[in-house]
Amino acid sequence: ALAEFAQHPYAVASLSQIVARADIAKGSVYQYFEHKQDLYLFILDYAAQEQLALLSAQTPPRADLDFFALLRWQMQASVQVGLSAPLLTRLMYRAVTDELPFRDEVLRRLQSAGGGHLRALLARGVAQGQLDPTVDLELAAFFVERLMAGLHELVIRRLGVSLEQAASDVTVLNGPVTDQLYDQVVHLVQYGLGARVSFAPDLVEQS
Amino acid sequence: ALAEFAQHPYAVASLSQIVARADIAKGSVYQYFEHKQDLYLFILDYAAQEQLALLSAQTPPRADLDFFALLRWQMQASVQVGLSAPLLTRLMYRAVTDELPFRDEVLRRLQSAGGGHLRALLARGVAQGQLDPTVDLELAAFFVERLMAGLHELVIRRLGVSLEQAASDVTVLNGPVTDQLYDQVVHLVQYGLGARVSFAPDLVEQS
Amino acid sequence: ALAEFAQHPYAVASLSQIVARADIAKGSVYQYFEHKQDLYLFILDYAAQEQLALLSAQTPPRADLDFFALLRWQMQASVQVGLSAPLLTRLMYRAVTDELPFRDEVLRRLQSAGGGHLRALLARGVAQGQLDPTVDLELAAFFVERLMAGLHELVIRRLGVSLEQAASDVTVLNGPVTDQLYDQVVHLVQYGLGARVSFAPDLVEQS
Amino acid sequence: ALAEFAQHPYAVASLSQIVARADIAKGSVYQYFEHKQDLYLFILDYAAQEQLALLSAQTPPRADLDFFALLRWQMQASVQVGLSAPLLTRLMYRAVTDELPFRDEVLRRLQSAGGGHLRALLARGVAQGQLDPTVDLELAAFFVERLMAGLHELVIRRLGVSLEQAASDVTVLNGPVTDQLYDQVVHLVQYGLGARVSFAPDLVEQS
DNA sequence: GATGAATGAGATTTCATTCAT
DNA sequence: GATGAATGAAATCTCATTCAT
Repeated sequence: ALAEFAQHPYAVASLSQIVARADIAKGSVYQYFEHKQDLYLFILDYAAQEQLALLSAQTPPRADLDFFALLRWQMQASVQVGLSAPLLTRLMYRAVTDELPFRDEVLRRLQSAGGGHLRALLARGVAQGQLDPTVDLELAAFFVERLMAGLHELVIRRLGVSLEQAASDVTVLNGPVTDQLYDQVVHLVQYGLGARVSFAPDLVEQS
Repeated sequence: ALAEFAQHPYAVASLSQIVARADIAKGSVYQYFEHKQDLYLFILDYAAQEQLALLSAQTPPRADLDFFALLRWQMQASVQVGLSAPLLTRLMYRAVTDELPFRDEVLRRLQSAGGGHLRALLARGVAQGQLDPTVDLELAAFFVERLMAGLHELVIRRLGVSLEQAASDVTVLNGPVTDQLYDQVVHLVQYGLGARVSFAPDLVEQS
Repeated sequence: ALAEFAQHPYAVASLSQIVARADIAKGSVYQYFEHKQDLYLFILDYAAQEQLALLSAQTPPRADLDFFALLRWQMQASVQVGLSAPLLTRLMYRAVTDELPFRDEVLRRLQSAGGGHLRALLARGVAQGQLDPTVDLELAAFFVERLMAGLHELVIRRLGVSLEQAASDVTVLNGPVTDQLYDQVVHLVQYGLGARVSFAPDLVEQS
Repeated sequence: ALAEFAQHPYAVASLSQIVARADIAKGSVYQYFEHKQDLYLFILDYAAQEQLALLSAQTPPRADLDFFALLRWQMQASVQVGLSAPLLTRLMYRAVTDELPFRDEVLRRLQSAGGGHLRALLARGVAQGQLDPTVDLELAAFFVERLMAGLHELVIRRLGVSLEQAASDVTVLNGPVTDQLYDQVVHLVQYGLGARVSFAPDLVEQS
């Protein structure tokens, strides 16, 4: 069911396919779930929980990392999780983007988890003086979240491997290529694209 | 067909719905298109072309804008187009994110358009000394593109209007709220999130 | 569809059976009807109309019959119709007795036809002095209606034929056996079961 | 099971519903009954027996009632039982009217009970000179049985109460309204609908 | 003896596609 | 060229019945 719901939009995901893959009788599903929707919500809860467990399993190397080091670590962790459990990730992604006939119920179940975490991290970064205090936190959170969501695509593109290869052998994710990528992204987030003042000091004054 | 394919994933979009809305016979569709996929690809081409036309119609105020001013203008233009032609935008978005049985064909048709434009813009920015020359261009393009892709969502959230309201009256998009938002985004892209301690240490104290 | 809906309660009647008997594709039904219910209501309308046509086709021998002669003729006609078109009759019977998920809709469609006819007949009988004026008309109508509804069962029991035999050859319905039966029923309706006063005159006074 | 089989035609009645209402395991049913039909027949026997017990429990006020007084008392008793044990009544009614895949078996079990009782009553009435001796007994039984079968419907319609109200408080069934109704029915059975011109010609003039 | 998970046939309904008119 | 009825595969869901525990 996880695979089916991860690979297809809810309306297209097929119970017939699910039972065929699982090699069980169709009726068996209805011993445990009232409808397709019921099964979907169960799988969604399971996926959310599992994803959280995977993320929790990855503990940061040290507790006293500053914001950008933590962000870098988190990027690497989320890429790792996203690629090692691609079905989970795909399902969670679908849950918030696909059009569901019971979208409200889904959002209610998901909002408890996730979301606020990133905002808190950013707030702490500001408090500790590592982040520009004039920056809009909502905007920053939106921005960083978007960035991380698409990161694994960039990773496999850079590594030149397929999504399946990465999933089957997660070790390919650790190496100089990804290290450099994470460094670059963190740098971008920290300093932006703008040329340093030493190159064109007067431009900064103008803005 | 545009509406149907924009509102639903390909597999969910219904030819029956399309002919019902268009008030034509089902058979008529098959006079011009071999199958559903054929119709979809036609609509996709049309949408891409239309979107490009809309974007091209918006000419920058002045030709000599620097990178960040141009970026800012482009943000505003793409939000405007994205919200004034939501079906086009939605369709294009689906085309790259939804899983299609003929994804390769879709990507082949889309990559010719779009994509390269942003890279060129960035390259010019580097050449003119406004961008950090050490930055990885592919990464930067990914970065900026991600940011702009979701921008219209942020805009309507900030304005507190519905997508339909924004679509029906595009003038609500121009005002101090969006101006400030665009400024903030440009600032983010230019300077990043990092505190500029070495340049303006007292800023941190003020917060 | 008529046969299926006549032979089984609505919930048991099977569209699959209907298309199998009719040797058409399942989808074809849905070109003309939205749901099973839609098809059912169509068939019901058809049956009501057809039944009315059959009854109308049978014209009373003379126009100036008195109430009981008219009743007798009507009995014979309704038995004839009931047995020559058993599917129609069975369907109409089910429509008012079976438990339907859309009973209100059914009743609304049926109440226009039938019903008041019998009451009018009785009222005229009273006016013409053939009926006991002290009798409760609602009760009498209820009574006569019930009686006639079950009459065809009595007829085939008396004739010793099966329902199918009677349906295939309606001529068996006309003969001395049925003639006598109708006479007896009319007599019963007219004079009741009570012994005539000449046999036990004081009993009548007591009542 | 009684409730389910009373409320739905055999084919619609659901074992799943029965075990759900009874809060027992589905398998348990099959420890005692071979199949659905087996359970149904058991319930039918139980209902017939129970109904008989209820009717027997109601003893006539005096032993020496004449036919019509006895009929009147029996009407009242059967309406009382029919409304106080509606499930039983409904089930018995279904058993003879619904089309069952094992109708023969059902009829065999039911004809032993009931049926003959009414015939005996009528025969005694003839012997005691209260009934017209020329009347056909089978026809008369059919006639009276038809009348009584639907009587409770007429009662609740006249009283203007719902079936549930009547079932929960049987005392509403005793009063002037029902008394009058029963009188009228007995009158109908005794004298028929015909005007008694020869016996009381002025009655007709009065109307 | 009680349980309830497993079963698969069969129910209604939707869909893209065909093709005679 | 336009039409829309016909098609049958495939969808979700219900059901009586079996049987290992």
